[in-house]
Amino acid sequence: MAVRRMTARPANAHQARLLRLLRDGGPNSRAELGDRVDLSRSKLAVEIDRLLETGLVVADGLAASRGGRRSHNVRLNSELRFLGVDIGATSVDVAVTNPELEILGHLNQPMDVREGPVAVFDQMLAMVAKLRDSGVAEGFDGAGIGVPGPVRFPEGVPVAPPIMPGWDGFPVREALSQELGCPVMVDNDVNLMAMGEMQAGVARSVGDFFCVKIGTGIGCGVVVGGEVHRGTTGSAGDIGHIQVEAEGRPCPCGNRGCLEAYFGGSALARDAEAAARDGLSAELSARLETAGRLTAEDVSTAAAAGDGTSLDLIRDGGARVGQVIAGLVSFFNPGLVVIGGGVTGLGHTLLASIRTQVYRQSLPLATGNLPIVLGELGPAAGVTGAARLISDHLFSPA
Amino acid sequence: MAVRRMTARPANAHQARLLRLLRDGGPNSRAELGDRVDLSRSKLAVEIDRLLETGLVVADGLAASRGGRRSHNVRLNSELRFLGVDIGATSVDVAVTNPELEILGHLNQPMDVREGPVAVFDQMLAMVAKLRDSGVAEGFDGAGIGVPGPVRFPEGVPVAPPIMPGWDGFPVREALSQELGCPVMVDNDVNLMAMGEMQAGVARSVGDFFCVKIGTGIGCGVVVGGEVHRGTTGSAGDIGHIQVEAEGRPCPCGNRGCLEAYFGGSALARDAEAAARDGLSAELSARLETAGRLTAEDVSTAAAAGDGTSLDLIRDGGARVGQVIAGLVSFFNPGLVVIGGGVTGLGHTLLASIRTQVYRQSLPLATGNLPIVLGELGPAAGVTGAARLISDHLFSPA
DNA sequence: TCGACTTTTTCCATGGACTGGACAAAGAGT
DNA sequence: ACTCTTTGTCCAGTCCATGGAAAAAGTCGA
Repeated sequence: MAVRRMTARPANAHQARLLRLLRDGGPNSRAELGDRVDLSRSKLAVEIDRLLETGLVVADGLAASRGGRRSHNVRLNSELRFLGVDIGATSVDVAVTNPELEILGHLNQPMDVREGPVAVFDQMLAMVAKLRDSGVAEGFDGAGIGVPGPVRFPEGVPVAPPIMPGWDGFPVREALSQELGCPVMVDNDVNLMAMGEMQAGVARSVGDFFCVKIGTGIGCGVVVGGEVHRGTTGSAGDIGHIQVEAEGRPCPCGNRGCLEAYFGGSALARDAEAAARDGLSAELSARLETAGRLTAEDVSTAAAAGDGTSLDLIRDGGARVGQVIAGLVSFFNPGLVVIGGGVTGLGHTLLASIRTQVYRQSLPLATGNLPIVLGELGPAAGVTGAARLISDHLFSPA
Repeated sequence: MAVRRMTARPANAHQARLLRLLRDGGPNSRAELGDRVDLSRSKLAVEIDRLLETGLVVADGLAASRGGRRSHNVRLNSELRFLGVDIGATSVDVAVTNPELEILGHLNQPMDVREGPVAVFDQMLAMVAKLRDSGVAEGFDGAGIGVPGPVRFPEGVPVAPPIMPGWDGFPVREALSQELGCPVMVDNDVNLMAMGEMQAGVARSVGDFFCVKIGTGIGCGVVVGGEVHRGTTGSAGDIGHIQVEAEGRPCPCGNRGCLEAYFGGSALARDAEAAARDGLSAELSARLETAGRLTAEDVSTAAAAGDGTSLDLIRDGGARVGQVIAGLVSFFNPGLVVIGGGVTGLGHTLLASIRTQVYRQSLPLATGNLPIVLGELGPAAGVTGAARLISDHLFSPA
């Protein structure tokens, strides 16, 4: 049986504000809401009644008394469903959330973006169908999707993506919206990770921060005043090709000495294989022997087992990343730096190395109170951010 | 005779909007204003009448007919005066502007910030008195002031300024406000330069850009969505101590390889003196002989005269700055980069060197349409920005 | 069980914000 | 003199929003 999807949108800024409060704060009484939005109780009641009429919000019984009349709680209609898709360089994540953006179902599959949008869409839609069949959703009120490259945000179209050439100009937003029959928003995967950590992770209630994602490549989500900064052409945060060594290693991008030539999933795997072949690490050599090739994960487990070469690789990489972050911290003076992405499995060795470098190189005033932490959402960050992206869009005045 | 200063402030957002429009667009008819603010003509008339009552706005005769009834122009009260002060490391600028932020009088004097706030204030107030005596103003409706270091913006107090130790915690805002009897806002000098170029220079109508100021040191004003980004502790834009060389030259800050160890007024003068002593340039040696020491200006004039060593110094420095800017461009993806400050006398040699480096190192998507230009306001940028700072403050809802 | 007190919600009169339309004023063009 | 255009003013009506009064629904102690 088909559920009627919500098509209503908040009619004004007050309603939008209320919807977001309900999303982020869970069920709430009218009185509590009144304290948070600057509105008289009368006006508040009117707006809530209107939201109830639209079906976006439903009554949620009576709260426990706090010494007086019990309050009538309201909450977002729990039938609302958002879809979050996170397309990485080598895998896809698909998740379904409730209106509070909590994940109800989550699938992850390996994939290669370079196979192009059509193949990837097929795979992704199959994953969506599987989630649907599992019963967590019958349809979607909105979907957010992240792709590993710059996006022309208003149109929802990838633009000149270096690692996914076939996607240039592919109308992701349009295509997915057609397929799902609901509103869709598209963004860079790194920006979505930042939004995810802001929604439900370490960056809650931080206005200015950035979020460095170290996966196959290296990117950075920039948040200013609670809003993602996308830049003039949508390429803000593209820090993977900042130069860290004057006449350094050649990089696929054509330059020399780029950060990504020294660290990130690709560089780490390549360096580990070289070390294994040079016989620097018995541990790595053995793994290379059996698997035929090495990945960042191999380095991670070897390091955890105490392999010195692997630890050195991580420390060196961390120092390179730290060097870049140190510069950005001086420039941007954030209140928090989040490190996330696939290689967070490298954990505290990496983090320590980054911290050392940043605290040594940046100005005391900028680092004095600057936490540098790992993201706490892991693979859920991207899809959570995707859900937040579309819900922010839908929960804004029509 | 004392003029009664304006104490009125806009009562609501509409009035604030109108005041800013009048400031930036000059005299205007009601009809034109109506097209730019989204208000009915009735409501507009009411708000303008109220502004007329406050005295902030005055009638300005009739405009020429455009085929119908002539419009009644209004403009800001031309008796309004703003004071802009720009305290640099080695000089002070003081200027008076009309309500449209055009400079009516401007003084510049050499000075050493390290003499401390009391001495500098004395000198500055004497300059203000001189301007007053010259008849451009009898009093001020507001003042903006820039200092060469980080500022705790809400309080208007310098915080941990490296090059002006005696100023730490000195209540600049409070003190100047007391002295002048008008509202005062304080900011970093680099931020003010950015605001100046945004108000009346190359950055008009650009939302996201940054403004690199190369004076004694090197700093950077960061503008996001038309607003200056000051960072969590007010130190955003402090790029002078970003590392450009791994185990590079020692820097007074304690680290090695900082940008300021390679370029900026101080470094350039030092390098020029070394070159002169080593006999690399007859031109510079001669100047050193006569003056006893060299400044960035000497290098500038020598370069203009074709001195190869000086040109090399500028080119090398530009490459260093360009290297840092390239990284920041990748990170921030601005729509414009402005180069300003004392050493802009180095002109197009410097600019060309910076451009080469940035266009080579940053991603094509970020640089594809990125102008890198010299500021067009020169020494007026800082004081114009200071005037804009206070007028933005005064022209916002009470 | 009965007041006294709290807290929440609803109701209502009032005032202000804002709009759109009618109308007047002032000019251009014919 | 007439029409057309542009601008400014007036006004009635609508919607927004507030603050206070009153009602509803509860706790708690006597």
